[in-house]
Amino acid sequence: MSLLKSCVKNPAVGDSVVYWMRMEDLRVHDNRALARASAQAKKDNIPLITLFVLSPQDYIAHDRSSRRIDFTLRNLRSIQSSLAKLHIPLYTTSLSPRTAIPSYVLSLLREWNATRLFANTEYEVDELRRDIKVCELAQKEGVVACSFIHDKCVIPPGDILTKAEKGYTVYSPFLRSWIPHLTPGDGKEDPLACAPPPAENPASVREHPLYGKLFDTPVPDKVEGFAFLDKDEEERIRTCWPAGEEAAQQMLDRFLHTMARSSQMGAVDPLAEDPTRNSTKDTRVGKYKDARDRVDADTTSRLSPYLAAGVISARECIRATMELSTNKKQKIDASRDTGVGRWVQEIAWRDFYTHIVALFPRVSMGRPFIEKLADIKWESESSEDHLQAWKDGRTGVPIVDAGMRQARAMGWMHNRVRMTAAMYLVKDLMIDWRQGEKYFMETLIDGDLASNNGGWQWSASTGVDPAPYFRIFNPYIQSKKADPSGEYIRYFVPELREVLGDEIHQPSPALADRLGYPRPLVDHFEARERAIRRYKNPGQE
DNA sequence: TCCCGTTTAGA
DNA sequence: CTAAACGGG
Repeated sequence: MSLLKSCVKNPAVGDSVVYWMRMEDLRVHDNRALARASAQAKKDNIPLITLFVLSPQDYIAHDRSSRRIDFTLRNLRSIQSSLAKLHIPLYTTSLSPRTAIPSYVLSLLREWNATRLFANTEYEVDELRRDIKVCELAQKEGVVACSFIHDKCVIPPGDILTKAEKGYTVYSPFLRSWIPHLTPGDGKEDPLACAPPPAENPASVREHPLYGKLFDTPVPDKVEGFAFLDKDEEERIRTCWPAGEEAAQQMLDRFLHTMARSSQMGAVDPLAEDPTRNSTKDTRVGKYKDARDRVDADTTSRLSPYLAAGVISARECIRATMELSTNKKQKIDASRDTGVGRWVQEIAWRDFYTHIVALFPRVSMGRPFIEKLADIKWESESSEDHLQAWKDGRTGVPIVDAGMRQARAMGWMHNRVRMTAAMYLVKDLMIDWRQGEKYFMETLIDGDLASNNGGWQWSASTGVDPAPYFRIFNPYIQSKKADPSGEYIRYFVPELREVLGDEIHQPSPALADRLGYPRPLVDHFEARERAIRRYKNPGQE
């Protein structure tokens, strides 16, 4: 798979090498394009310059959340200071319209007299088009060589194909093929190898007439149109999700080496705890197999925001996991149904969905993977009200409402609740899954096109390897399994704080009325029948 | 990465 | 009586 090729061979050595950082690779450690750019700069004995171009128009077009934009800026600040220690400037600027970006980047390269550009590939359609344009322009000028490098996935799109050389569209054979790729073949490079850290620029670059002033450009405080609602929201989100590679490493460490707290309380400050180290299998990852579906305890990795923004690499996650096996005889087996196995398989899901977007781009252009399901009849009557109620967490189904309120409060949801809330929107309320996909992107801090689209198309039964249309979640059963203590619901739905016991999962209308909690928008069993009927005959009532 | 009604096995 | 097993959606 090489949509993007190096466009100019062996350009003359210029005065600098440029690494162009994007929203999905916000790190210094284990960053392939950065490492390659640095190696080239070292070889040519010229300085390395790094660049980030904010693109508000893209953020609007892609439904980026203010949380994600703020997270990007905070991480950029952290990166700027890490790079400054190596005398490497990070020049951050903002540009619209987005169509102007390719020529603008070329003009910067000209200004900096750079003849080589390195970047990690983004697989979304608009981003690929942008990069192709950059290549075309570079080719026309004939002085700049562009290198776009696979870095997002553990195993790059195109490397995992069926015998017929097609992309896998079912997860389990994909996984079977993915796992062996983790171990290096004979004489081959280790796919999990850590990219070398960038080398220092000579300190003199700070005095350079062109590059010196780049150190003085601060990362902007905000992007127009992506402000937090208020100070309170800003502080809450920033406490939940501290920026920087160190925070990401700590989050991984917390998951692999520390014990889970049994309570949801304090969950909005994940790093605040005393990390109780444990040498046994009582770690979060060790208990992941059984505990992962519990939402009333802090049992998951919570790495999704860091992975989505590339603050930590997926490779690093796998590497650190493999190192858990102290005796080399007992290697980590990623295919096992164990805590560690399931965790590695979650990273494989991330690769899977990214490969799908790269190989079948139409899924991300508003099309269902299963085309005949494009004709499903969605509710139009009262759907505006229902959609708003779903977003606000007042559907009258406690587990769904708790999840939706968690999304608003933290910019993050437990995956089990994502599936439950998504399935409820699509199958119970019968609202177009693209509406839900959009809202998740607008609200969550970990919004990633591939994973989000993959998850929604799974719930809507329209995707690759989807939930069969008749396998509709019963939200009340999901609630009892995921939140047996009821603590999660009580935490995020204060109206129900006094309700103890199983009634919290499905309060009677009388109790709901008394507590000022909404009654269910629809009857689950009727809605279920309706969904099955419509899915059976797409295009009909 | 299921739900549900029904049947069947076993205490 | 309860839990597992089963088949259809």
